[in-house]
Amino acid sequence: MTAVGRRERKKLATRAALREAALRLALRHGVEHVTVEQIAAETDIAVRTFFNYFSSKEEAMVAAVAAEADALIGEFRDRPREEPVLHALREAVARVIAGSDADALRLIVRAPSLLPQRLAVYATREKALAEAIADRLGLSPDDLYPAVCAATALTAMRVVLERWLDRPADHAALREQTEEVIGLLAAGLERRLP
Amino acid sequence: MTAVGRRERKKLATRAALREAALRLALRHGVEHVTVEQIAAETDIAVRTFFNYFSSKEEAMVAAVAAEADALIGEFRDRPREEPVLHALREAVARVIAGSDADALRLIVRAPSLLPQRLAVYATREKALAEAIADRLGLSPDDLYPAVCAATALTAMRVVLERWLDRPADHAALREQTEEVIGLLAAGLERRLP
DNA sequence: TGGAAAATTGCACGTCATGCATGAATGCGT
DNA sequence: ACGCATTCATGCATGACGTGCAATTTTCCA
Repeated sequence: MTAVGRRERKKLATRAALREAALRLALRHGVEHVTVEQIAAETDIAVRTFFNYFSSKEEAMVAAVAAEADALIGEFRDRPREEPVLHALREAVARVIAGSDADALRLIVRAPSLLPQRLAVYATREKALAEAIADRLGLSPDDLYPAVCAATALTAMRVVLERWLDRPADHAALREQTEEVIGLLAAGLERRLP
Repeated sequence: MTAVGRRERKKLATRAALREAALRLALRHGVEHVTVEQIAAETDIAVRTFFNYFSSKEEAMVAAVAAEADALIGEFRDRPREEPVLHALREAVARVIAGSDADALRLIVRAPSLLPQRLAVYATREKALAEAIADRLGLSPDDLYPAVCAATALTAMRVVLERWLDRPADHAALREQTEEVIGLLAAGLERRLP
C-alpha cells in the first residue's frame, strides 16, 4: 500500500514524537501552560520545524483524537458489507475505544482551549466517513444520506464520549452508552409530549 | 425582560459595531487579511478594547452565527408544546433562516480559518438547546435523549446549510432540504444494502 | 558517487492576546 | 445636583504565535 522509505518513516516518527511530547507536557503542566518552545525542546527539534509538522500547538494536541477518528473510519470500512450502517459503526466505535487512552482523551476533551480544534478534526473526518458510508450502500458521496449519517453519527459519538468522560465509569459502561445512542439514531429522534 | 440602561445599550451597540465591521472588512479584503487593528480602527475604538468584547478575531467574525443559533433556540422555545420536537425544530430553523443574510453566512462558512470557532459556537449552544428540549418533554437535562437530539439536530442543520451554500439555490430549496433532513432524523438513520 | 529533491534550521517580522495601571464615564443613593 | 462606587476604555509592555525566506544539511536515486 503506502510504500515508505526511511524518509517517510522518520517523518512519521517525528510527528508522533511531537504529538506525544505535547500530550506529556500537557499532562504535566496543564494544557494552557504548554508552549511550542517547550514541545520542540522536549523533542529536540527546532521550533521552526515544529510548524512544518503542525500548524498550531492545538493541532498537535488533538492529533491523538485525529488518529482515533481515522482508526474509526478504517474499522468501519473493514466491517462486512452486509451489516447495516449503524451496526457497523457501533462495532467500529467499540473496537477503537477499547484501545484508547482514557486519561489522554479526558485531558483533551476537558480543555476548553482545544474545543475548536477538536471539533474541526471531527468535521474534517465527516467527508471521509460519508464516502465510506456511500461506498457501503452503493450511493454517491454527494447524496444527502451519507453526509447526514456521517455527521450526526460522529456527533452522537462525541456526545457519548464527553458524557462518559465526565462521570467516573468503566469501558463496559461506555460500550453500553454507545449502543444506547446508536439505538436512538436507528429508531428515529422524533418525540412528543406523552 | 432584560431591563437595560444606557450602559448596557452602549455595550451592545459597540459589540454589534465590531461584529459588523469585522464582517464588512472580511467581505472587502477577505477573511484572512483582516487584522484586529483594522477592525478596531473601522469602529474607532482602541485595539485593547476590542479584546474586552471578543477574545479573538475569529470570535467576532462568527458572532453572526452565534446570534442565529441563539435565535434558533428562542424560536424553538416559542413553538407550541404539543408539537413533536423535530417538527418544532424544523419550523424554528425555517423562521431563522428566512431572516438570515446568505452572503455573510457564505463568507463565514467558506472560510477554513473560521471553521473551528464556528463549530465551537454550535457546540456551546448544544447545552441550551438540550435544556429547551428537556423542558418541552418534561425530561431532565441530564437525560441522554435531549443531549443527543440537540447535538445531532444542530449538526444536521449545519450539514444542510453547508451543502446549500455550496450550490446556487434559493431559500425555497433550503427549506425543502431542511425538511428532508429532519425527515431522515425522524425516520431513523439505519440502512443496509438492498 | 554526484546531483536533485526534500527536510531542518535560524532569522526577521507582523500579529495576536493578556496583565496591569490609569483615567474617564456611568449609575445610584442621598 | 453631588459625590462615591462601579464599570469601562485605553495605552503600554510583554510573551507567544505563525509564516516567509534563504542557507544548510540530509536523503534519495540514477
